[in-house]
Amino acid sequence: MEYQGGLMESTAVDFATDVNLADFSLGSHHNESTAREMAPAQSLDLYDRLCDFASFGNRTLSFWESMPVLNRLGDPGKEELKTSPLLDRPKRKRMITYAQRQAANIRERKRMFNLNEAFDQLRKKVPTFAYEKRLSRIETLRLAIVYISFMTELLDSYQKKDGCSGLG
DNA sequence: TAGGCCATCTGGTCCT
DNA sequence: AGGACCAGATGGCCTA
Repeated sequence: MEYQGGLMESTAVDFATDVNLADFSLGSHHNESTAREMAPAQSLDLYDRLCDFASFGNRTLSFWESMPVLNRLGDPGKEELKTSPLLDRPKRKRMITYAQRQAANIRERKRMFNLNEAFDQLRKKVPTFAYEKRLSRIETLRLAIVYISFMTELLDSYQKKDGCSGLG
């Protein structure tokens, strides 16, 4: 569990701090030039990175190999798992009936349905782009990360500029 | 046709 | 014991 948590945390940090995504153009309800005018200078770098959404998928193999988080999942990591005390424990063999397996399948389908509903809600919250096809799940997550970073930085810069201490 | 994305099934693990 | 969660495997669909 501790290992898993660390992995997720560092992966999120990598996504949030080193995002360079694929080409896209802003959609109809997000006018690019207007958004640029609205964005303070400090935000333009992040804005450009948002507008650069896509070369993320074009990372070279050496880039991925350079990521320490992923390297931990390589062969040495597997060896660690193989020899971990956790896996040395005798495996519990759970006998399961056909009906139970079917019920589990239905629950899993429902779980994935809920997950996809959440993805759909997230798709509606992030800016839409002139894609012919809808965002995939991974694209949605990556774009949401960049979008949140952009909006956070935008808010910070406005607060600094106006000298206000907060909204509340 | 290869590669990406997704749905589904499945077995293992964790948690209540 | 059983549900939730997760990851691997597999097959279908779509696009370049």
